Amino acid sequence: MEQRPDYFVKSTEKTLAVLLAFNAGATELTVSQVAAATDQTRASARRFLLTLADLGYLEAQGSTFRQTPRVLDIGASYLSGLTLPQAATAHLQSLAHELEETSSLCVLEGQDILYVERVAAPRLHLMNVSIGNRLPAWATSMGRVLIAQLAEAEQESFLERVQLQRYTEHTVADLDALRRELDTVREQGWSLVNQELDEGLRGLAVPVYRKNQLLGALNISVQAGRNNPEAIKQILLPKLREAATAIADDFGGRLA
Amino acid sequence: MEQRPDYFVKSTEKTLAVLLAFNAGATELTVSQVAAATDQTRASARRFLLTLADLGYLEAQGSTFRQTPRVLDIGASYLSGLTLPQAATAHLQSLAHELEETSSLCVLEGQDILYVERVAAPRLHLMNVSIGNRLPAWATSMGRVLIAQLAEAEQESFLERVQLQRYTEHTVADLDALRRELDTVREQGWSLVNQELDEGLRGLAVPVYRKNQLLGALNISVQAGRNNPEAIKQILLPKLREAATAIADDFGGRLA
DNA sequence: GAACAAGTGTACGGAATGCGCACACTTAGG
DNA sequence: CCTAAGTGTGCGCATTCCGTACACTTGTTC
Repeated sequence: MEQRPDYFVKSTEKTLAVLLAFNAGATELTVSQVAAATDQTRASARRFLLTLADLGYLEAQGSTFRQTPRVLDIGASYLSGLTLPQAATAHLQSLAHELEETSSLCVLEGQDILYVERVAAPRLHLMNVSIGNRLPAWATSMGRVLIAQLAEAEQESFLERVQLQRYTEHTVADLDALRRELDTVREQGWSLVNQELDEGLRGLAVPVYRKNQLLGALNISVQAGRNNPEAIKQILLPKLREAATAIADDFGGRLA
Repeated sequence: MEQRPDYFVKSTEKTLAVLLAFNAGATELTVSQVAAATDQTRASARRFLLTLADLGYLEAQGSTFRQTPRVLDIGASYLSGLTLPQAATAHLQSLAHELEETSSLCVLEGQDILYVERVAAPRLHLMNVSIGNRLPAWATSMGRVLIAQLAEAEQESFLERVQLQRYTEHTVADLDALRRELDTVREQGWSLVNQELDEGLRGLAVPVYRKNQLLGALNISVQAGRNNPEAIKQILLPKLREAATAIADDFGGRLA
């Protein structure tokens, strides 16, 4: 039996569980669905749902609940504080505009990469991710950059828990091959992932460093049809590195 | 004494209050600061902070706490569900790229407009707002469009509570003048706000309608130096209206 | 249309959870 | 050295939240 510290407020955990229940697919949920998803009794789930509705984070629509825009308030300060995404926005914009490709900034959160800022190129994009979304780190260029920079013990612990999966025929879904790839990434300081998560999409990523601290990873995502890997390295990599340095400098400056 | 319904879970309210405390300026807060901001005892605030840290939404840094990227999870489903921002993204991109100006989508939340999607033009922008941010509705083009479309009783209730304030010398900080302006906005179906919130910035907004339902407001923000009001109306307004219709259609289609 | 299943809202007694006082300790400043 | 303002921790008690139980609505099956 897992033991919680004695300061632990269980209602907090349940509150968050209820809010997160809306992340799994459906945007509208009934009391029973939430109860099942969060492993509570119906009566309990109902209390939290009604409370959150009273507070304005959910709205009741007949017998279903949905999130209101107010839920964005909760994360707003992370995005608009003097933090990383703020420092990165302008540089992502330049990249996206100059290269006409989508550019993103991610951090590592558990086994996933988490998008904290993203500027999309004005063409239809295959992957429709937005800020706050997650993707499995091991299968993405940004993820590999971030994992490769972890301390050995942490990287090992990551790899022990990783759930490999074959998304496309290009996916490197073998643990040993992934280890070798990570070694390469660490040595060369960048990662190119070729259609491993989504057919037709290549991603190039570099780490964003400030002094010795790893802040996140910067990425450009291009359609496979239009660019061959060699051209990507030649043209995009220098731009990406330049932007990464600029972001780190901006971020550092804001701390002062 | 305000009376809560008997289903009300107080810990939920406190949990959210603690998370929102980080929205007010500082990104790092101590136990005492949070206690003061949320009107709790220190012991209580500490319980919630430690619990949220255990759950991974905050991280302790010495004796201060800060938000982790994980807080973005809470609102992620609102942004990436089959909802309005999703439908709008592609259209905002086209607008921003074609016109080389920043384009945004907002909804009304209480007295504020809340940014739910935004595509920035690749030039430095005066206002650095990001998704989830709020601005006072009455002083913005999007806000005025949204207020103008409210039912009479709601609009009246809004205006009763509004706190006017002079931001620049152009600000219309007079209630009667604002009322007249809202009437004009409702009749003409768009709003042009000229440097009322920020010197040097003009905003043009139109409502996004789906059948008879008001979904939000769409905006283009331009630098005052580069565009005169007449040119904005002639060139930008048609594009904006077109995009608004397209977004509404897209949004409707997704509901089916 | 009776019988049933699966959803909904509501009530209430009692356990246990979270409350906040109180104390001990650290740091900084006069 | 003493105060002031912060920090962490323990603990008894009141409150809060739990979950069972029941009544009701809805839609399906036979």
